[in-house]
Amino acid sequence: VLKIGEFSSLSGVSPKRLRYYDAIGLFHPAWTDPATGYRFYSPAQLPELYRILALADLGVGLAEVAGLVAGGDDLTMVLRRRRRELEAERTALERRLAAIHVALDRDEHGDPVGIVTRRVEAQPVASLTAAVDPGDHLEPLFDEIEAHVRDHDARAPRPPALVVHDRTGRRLSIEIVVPVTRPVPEIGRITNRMLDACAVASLIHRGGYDGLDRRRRRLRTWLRTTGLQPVGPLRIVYLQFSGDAALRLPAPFLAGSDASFVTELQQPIEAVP
Amino acid sequence: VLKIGEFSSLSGVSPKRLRYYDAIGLFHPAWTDPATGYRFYSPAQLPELYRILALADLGVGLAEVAGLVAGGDDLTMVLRRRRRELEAERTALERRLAAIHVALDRDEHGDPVGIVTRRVEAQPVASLTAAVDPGDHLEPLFDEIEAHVRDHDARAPRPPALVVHDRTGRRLSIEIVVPVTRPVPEIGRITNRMLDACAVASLIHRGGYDGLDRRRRRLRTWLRTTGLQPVGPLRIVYLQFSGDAALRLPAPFLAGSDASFVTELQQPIEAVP
DNA sequence: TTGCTCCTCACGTCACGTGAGGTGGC
DNA sequence: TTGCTCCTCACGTCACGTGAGGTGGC
Repeated sequence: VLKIGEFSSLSGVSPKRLRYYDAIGLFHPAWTDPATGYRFYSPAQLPELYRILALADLGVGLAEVAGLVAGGDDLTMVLRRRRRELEAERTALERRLAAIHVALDRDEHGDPVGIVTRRVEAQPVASLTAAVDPGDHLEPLFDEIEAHVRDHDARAPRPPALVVHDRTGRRLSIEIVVPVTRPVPEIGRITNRMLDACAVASLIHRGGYDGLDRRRRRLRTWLRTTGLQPVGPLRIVYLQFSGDAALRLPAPFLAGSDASFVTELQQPIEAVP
Repeated sequence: VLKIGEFSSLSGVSPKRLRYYDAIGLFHPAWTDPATGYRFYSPAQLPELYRILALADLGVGLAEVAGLVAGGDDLTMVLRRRRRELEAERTALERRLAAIHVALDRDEHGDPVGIVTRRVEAQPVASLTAAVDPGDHLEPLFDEIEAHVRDHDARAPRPPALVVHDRTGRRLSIEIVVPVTRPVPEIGRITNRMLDACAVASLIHRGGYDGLDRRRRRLRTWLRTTGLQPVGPLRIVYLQFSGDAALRLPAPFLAGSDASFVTELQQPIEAVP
């Protein structure tokens, strides 16, 4: 007995929304004039409408709301699920706020934003493990394993990486990993293994390697602020680097000078995305 | 020098997403083969891509990200705005969680969900103010003002309401408001006024008036839990009620028996939506 | 008759994901 | 040659809001 406009201002729901709810079968007028198509509503329908609105306000999807008002679904279960979803959203939201906090802080120091979480895939690699002193040159180790992989024609066109294992006393246990298309013979310190898939927080560094330590500290700060837990050794991925031409390294990853080096720090974390 | 699939697994960004970023002009391949349409990327592009991803992860819109990477916009300002938006989202999210908490609690008591926040419009009314004792019958007061409005042919087809003003000692200061199309002569306790537009928390009650007190308490609990502040006197709106036919009340709001009465409790609150 | 309200399409939103149907490169 | 990858449309998502163009009722 009320036209759509009257019922709209009575209920605070726009006519468009009322028509939409009618169209999807969620909430129909008390009567529709078949001649004109005019919709007529009664104030007695308000309890039903408000129940729908209350659920929609909680962010329950309209399809689910329909299931509830039809009486088939269990309200308690739907609300519990919705609560879990909202709690997950809250966690993500807090993380974003923390990340913005760090970014604003860094931004004022002139540093650009650039830390990202993502998944990395598993990949087969040849691996060379060694204990080194801080400051040691790692180039001979890279050359050793790259030459071995080259000699067995197994180089996969992916970037090499350094995995920083534990620190034993003053010495560092490190591992150089080189992507391969198939296993290579295991001789000396060289073995084959699978580099696991995992979620990582990733920061990209451009330029020479002297800046890397600062970036590592930055990544640690970021993890602490966003509350993400590290779960494995840091991986340093060489995306643009230089090496002896005789090693026949995959061309896409070679750069001319220090200034154009690109290095990615990947800190494995508990799964996020 | 990397095909889209290789660059995709290197960066963790899906090929679809890379093509999309290319299409909207946000991030282009280093080179596109005009003959085949194949896209080719370089690892040297990763810093740029990660900057984009980091901003997108914060929920910054891609149009805005484009403005930032182009260098035109100010990162600090964008991040500050984004923080404000996220803080608003957090407030809304906490409110929803609180509302779910109440709903689950009530649900287990067998009560359905149904509290909603919305805006109500301003409307001209005739108003009758009186001080009453709790338990007094208000019907004579309704009849008095409805008869006056009827006599001056000014009744608007909207529901009447009771505004519950302060409690002075044991007595209640109440106001009966009747929607009008134009002012009526002011005699005795009857005046004309505008009922203000405001945001309200609204609960709908179905059935006789004995259940109303419980609903009022429920509404108060809900407000406390969700952290919304009341800012004015409660309005009790009579959506389905009964009255003497001689009053010529607007038909859509009349109901037969107590069981089909519908009453809305509107508690004005600080603006939300 | 003039406004005002109502009606039904059709399109846009946001950042992609999901096929469909077809081609290029080893 | 066979797979595998790449390509370009076209459509779906979610809950409506925003017009466009036209009609009904006082």
